[in-house]
Parts: sequence; structure tokens; C-alpha cells
Amino acid sequence: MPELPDVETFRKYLSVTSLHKKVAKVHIPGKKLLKGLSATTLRRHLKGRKLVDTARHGKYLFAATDRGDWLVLHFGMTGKLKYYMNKEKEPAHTRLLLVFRNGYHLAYDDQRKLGTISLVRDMNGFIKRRELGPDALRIDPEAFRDSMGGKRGSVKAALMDQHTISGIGNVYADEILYQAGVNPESSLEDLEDSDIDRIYRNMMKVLNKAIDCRADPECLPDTYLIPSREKGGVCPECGEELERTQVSGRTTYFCPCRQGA
DNA sequence: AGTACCACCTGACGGC
DNA sequence: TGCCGTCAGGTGGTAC
Repeated sequence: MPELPDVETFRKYLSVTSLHKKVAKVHIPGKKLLKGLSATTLRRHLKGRKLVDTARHGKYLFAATDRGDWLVLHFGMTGKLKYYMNKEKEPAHTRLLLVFRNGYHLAYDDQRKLGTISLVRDMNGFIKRRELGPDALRIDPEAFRDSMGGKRGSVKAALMDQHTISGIGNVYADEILYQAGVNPESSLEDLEDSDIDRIYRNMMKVLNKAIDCRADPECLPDTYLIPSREKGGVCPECGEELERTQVSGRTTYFCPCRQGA
């Protein structure tokens, strides 16, 4: 489930593998994922071009062409990138395929087709039009306090709301609140400033650590919740069985001891 | 401004 | 064996 750390990992991957190489061919088997443009238009803007820069905002990955267009990828639930030489390595659900002149391929694979592909001239205009909140890694404590302040509803819903802050999804919301010792169902109105600050610090800690780990759960410290985030899982700290509930319509795991019952 | 629910989409899994 | 319901979860739309 690609959230901010996964998308940042994809961004670095794309940067290392695919920049400054001429695009010889463009295949678009996943036309349904295109948003606001035709396959013909996308192909015309990518073919013969090079990707020269990358950026990320929340869960969106941007890649600039040498003509100043930005390819915009959202990874939905199951999206990923793969760079490879031999055709037999092509992922099973490739929706967009760039073939470089050097014979390598960059595939955007998305089994469940919940991702989106678009192309824009103005990256910041895109972020504005989508009304995305500030990127979770580039928000300062004051702005974070402001964005959480004056809101009602659960703290988990606010963390996952891309209009409030961009980048956090279901899994990392659980981890951040676990690390902060805050119950995911807590109403924002009931939290003190000190709670909000603690959530902020743990948000930064968790996202940066996950990026260090290339979003691989196996690599996370053994004090993290994510590897135990399954039925019958226990709290890595106290050994209590984790509580499994629904918050804001999403499956939620938390420790009844550390985060209140 | 919230929430609750549905739809999109596919594959895995459990029950019978 | 094989069919069927359920679940996973990012986003967006609608109704309340």
C-alpha cells in the first residue's frame, strides 16, 4: 500500500535508474488509469524525450521531461515501478511502459488499477487543484498544530486526510499513533498541544525511518507496530494482543496498554 | 464539517 | 474440486 515512504522510495528508484535516457517507445496497456488525457497525447509528450527530474508530494510521484511536462503517477493500492533489461522480467500488470534507447524498460505496474497516470505543465498547480495539504515531511510543527487545530473527528482520520496533510495512509497512521502513544479514536478536541507535538515528532521519526528502510517492514526497528499489524498480532513492547477495530472506515490496530483501551 | 457507505479493481483466503 | 462471500485499502462521489 504505497504511502509516503513507499512513494519516496519509488522516486529515488526512478531517479537512479531512468533519468537522462531517451525514451524510444511508450506502451500504455492501462489506458483506464489515464486521467485527463488520451494515450495518444501521453505518448506524444513522452516519446523521444528524456526524464530529467523527479519530485514527490504526499503519495504523488512527479517526473519531469526535458520539455517541461510532468508525468504524474499515483500508486493506488498496488502500484510499483520496475526497471529491467529483459522482456521476461516485465511485471504481470504493467499499465505504462517506457522503453529507453539503451534497451532498458521502466514499467509502472498496478495490479488493482486503483492508481492514476496524468501529465501536467504545472506541478504546483496540480497540487493546488487537487487541494492537497502540505507534504507530511515538509510541514513544520506550527503548521502541523494549525492544520490539526479547529478540526473535529478522530485523530486518525485527520492524519489520513490528504487535504489536511499529504502522504499518510492507513498503515503509517497506525504506526505514528502507536509510537506517540495516542489512541487512534481520540477526538482531536480532546488532545492537548503536547499530544499534537508528540504526534508531530513521531510522524517525522516514523516516516524518516521508513524511508531509511526503503519502506521495507522487515527492516523497521523491533519496537515498531507494522510487522505485527495482523490478526492475532501482539504489541512488540508489552506483549498484549493488539486491538483490531475500524476507525473512519479503515481497519485499525493499536495496543490497548500503550494507547488506552 | 463530519460520517457512513458505495464504487472502482483484483487476488487471496476461508467456509462449505 | 469448486463456488462464493469477504477482505485488503487510496480516492472520490453521494447522501445525510
